[in-house]
Amino acid sequence: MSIAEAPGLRERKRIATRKAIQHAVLQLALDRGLEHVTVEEISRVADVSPRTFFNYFVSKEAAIAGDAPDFLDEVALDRFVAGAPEGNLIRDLGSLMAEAADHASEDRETLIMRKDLHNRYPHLFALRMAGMRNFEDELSGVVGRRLANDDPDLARDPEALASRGRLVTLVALGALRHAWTSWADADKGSTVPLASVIRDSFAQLEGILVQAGRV
Amino acid sequence: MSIAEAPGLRERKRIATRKAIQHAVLQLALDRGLEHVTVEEISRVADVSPRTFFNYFVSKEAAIAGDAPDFLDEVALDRFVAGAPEGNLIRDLGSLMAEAADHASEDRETLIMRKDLHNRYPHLFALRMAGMRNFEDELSGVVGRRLANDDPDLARDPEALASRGRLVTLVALGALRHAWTSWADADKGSTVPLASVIRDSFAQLEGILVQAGRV
DNA sequence: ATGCAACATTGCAGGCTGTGCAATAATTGA
DNA sequence: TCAATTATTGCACAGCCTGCAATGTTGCAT
Repeated sequence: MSIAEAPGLRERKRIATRKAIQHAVLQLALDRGLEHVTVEEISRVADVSPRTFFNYFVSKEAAIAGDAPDFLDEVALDRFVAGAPEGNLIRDLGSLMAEAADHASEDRETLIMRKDLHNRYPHLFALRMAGMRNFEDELSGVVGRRLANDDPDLARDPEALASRGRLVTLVALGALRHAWTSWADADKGSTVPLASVIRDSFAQLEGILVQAGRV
Repeated sequence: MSIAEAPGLRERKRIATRKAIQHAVLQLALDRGLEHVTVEEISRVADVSPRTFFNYFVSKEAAIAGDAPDFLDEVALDRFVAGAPEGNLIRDLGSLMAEAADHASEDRETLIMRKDLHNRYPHLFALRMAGMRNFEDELSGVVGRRLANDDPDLARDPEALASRGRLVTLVALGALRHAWTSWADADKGSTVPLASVIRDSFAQLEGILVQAGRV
């Protein structure tokens, strides 16, 4: 990951094509409904051949769903593993996710179109979550490292460590989903950034036990 | 929901056909890999026409993924809402899920075949999660009721209540996923029931949240 | 039992999806 | 400028999935 080299013409074109396709499919799906849009039309609008469409995306829905988040740079991860910024696992995870959301460099227009479509076609949302398996696995590892750092006892049992890392990760993704839908359900005019909604969801998660059951 | 009437011939046949299709697709997919199985073959093995296959399932993968869990009867839900069995939100949720898993009346053979396929084709697992939207919404409502019961203050703000209900639900589904994969990853010979793995995951989750809330 | 209404199954036609392959075109780096 | 690499495209084709109309089956009231 680290620093992005200045990409050559080839790479720039690739990115442009990718964006053109995504933009086309979002536009068309919003206009006339996902089920009435064919790959042929999308390709026409995006100015590529239908065959090329499939070189970029395996399906219509994949083009809409959006790419899985790029992972953060090592520095941010190392900070998290070491117990920053607050020393509280859940809140720190929230911060990490919020940062990741900020780094997703997509223009606001695209984001909003996707948001609408996710509202209209819930299965797209599910698809996106499904596409995060990689992210999920990487995150599990990172969380595991953090847990080992927090609790040397746990570090001595690699299996328990992995299992717990995975549990924390899956739970965190639940909170992330909550944030996503909260953000998506907000009024159209709302300008609250996704990152802060994420932080909020994680903060609430932390408080769940306090209010609900004093055991 | 309540008590199941004795189903008539029509209904019994329907169920039989459904099972036949599911069994056929599982068998074939295990044998030669999901991508080398066609609907035509499945139908031949299940002894229905290809058209009938699509009357039962919208796709090959849907037939494999398995149905969303039926919801529990009102009695069990009311008990949960009232604060049973332990008065601890997370653990009680775990019990609820464990019960639901027990009630899923599928023969062990089917369960194991699915387990293997979920291991081999992770996107099937994702598909299953995606198919749980209904369950998700219902559960959110139930959790909301429980929360209102636990915390009258919260009950006075319906929006906050709904949001929190959804958060708890999504997080719980994360724990459920954890349980599922733990169970699926276990040795083939293992006979630990899914229900107890579920309870275990939720207990761990509680530990995590408690720790987070302490700081 | 009979007949009718409701529902299930099937075949068929047809559009759309998604992939392998081989030809062509564009970009890169020496 | 030239050769290697990589991207785009057209074509052919298997398979997915749906609508529709015909044909069986089951349920139910008489």
